[in-house]
Amino acid sequence: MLSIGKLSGLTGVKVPTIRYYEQIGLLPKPERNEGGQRIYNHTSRERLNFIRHARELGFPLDDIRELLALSDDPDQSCDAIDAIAKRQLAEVEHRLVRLKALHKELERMIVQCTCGTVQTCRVIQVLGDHGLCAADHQKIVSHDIDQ
Amino acid sequence: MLSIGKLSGLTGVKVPTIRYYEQIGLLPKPERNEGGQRIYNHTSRERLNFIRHARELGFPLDDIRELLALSDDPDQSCDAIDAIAKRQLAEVEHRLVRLKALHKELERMIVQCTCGTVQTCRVIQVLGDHGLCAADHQKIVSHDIDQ
DNA sequence: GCTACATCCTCTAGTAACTAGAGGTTCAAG
DNA sequence: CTTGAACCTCTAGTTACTAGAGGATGTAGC
Repeated sequence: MLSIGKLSGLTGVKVPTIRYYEQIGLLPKPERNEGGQRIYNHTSRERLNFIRHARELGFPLDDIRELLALSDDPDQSCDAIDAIAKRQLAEVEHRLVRLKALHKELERMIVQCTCGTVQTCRVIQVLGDHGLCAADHQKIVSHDIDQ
Repeated sequence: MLSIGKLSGLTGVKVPTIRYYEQIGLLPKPERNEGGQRIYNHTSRERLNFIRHARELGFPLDDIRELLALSDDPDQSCDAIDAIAKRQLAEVEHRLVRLKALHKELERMIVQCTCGTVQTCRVIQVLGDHGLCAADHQKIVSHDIDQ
């Protein structure tokens, strides 16, 4: 029998986030006490831990929703689960490649700057003229690198 | 003298995005023709190219706004510019570290799955019990890894 | 029993950087 | 002069939360 604050402390998920997960249907609506405050049990705690861990591994909430649904049916094949995990792995690998290219380019740009005036600043020059770049981030789109 | 569509084609920035940049004050309000449609010049094009390239390198719009302001003052020292670029580099490096840890953990989890039923699925087990993880992503918070 | 004060409640709005769509106007080619 | 592409404004949606207002409830000490 846990208050939302206790559950938060035990799982490391913030109180408003727990309420948010409930709101979007990721966590079932819990019991309430006479005063109308939420009370949780061990099952809620496990489910929330699962969600948190999956978030830590970068799974989007929609995938987590699906993973939770699949995990409720223990006799099914886990192919679908595997597919989601592999998709996430591919996504992470994709981001890694882009981020490495970015890193290289940023570093190159910064190293070349001799820190004089804005007029001769290599950073500004490179940002203004893509031709000064190494070619390897030509096709990066913002979606790949945000956050 | 470019229409918004032409400018979009030349810079690779989508039409609604150009309007959005204008709306948030990143691009100055352009001239209009008699019909009320935007017309751009070479300066707009350079500025938009700069923005695009900075976005490709992962700079947030607020930083780009600052970079643009700084680049308008060619005789100033470029220390401030350098600081922004280095901050961005640090950010990218930080994300790289997290993403690598994530990648390792995801891969480990997937490899261990023997693809039987949900009941024995390693993916579900690991997600449900953080103790089954290698320790190296313990303190990742979602902010580090989103997108 | 009473008083603080922490914790809880709901609701709305804000974040980043766009994207999508509705509903209407203007431009350019044939 | 028509037709269809391109343009216009405005609103709302995306992801995964976070912040804050304004008020109710729970709990510890006296």
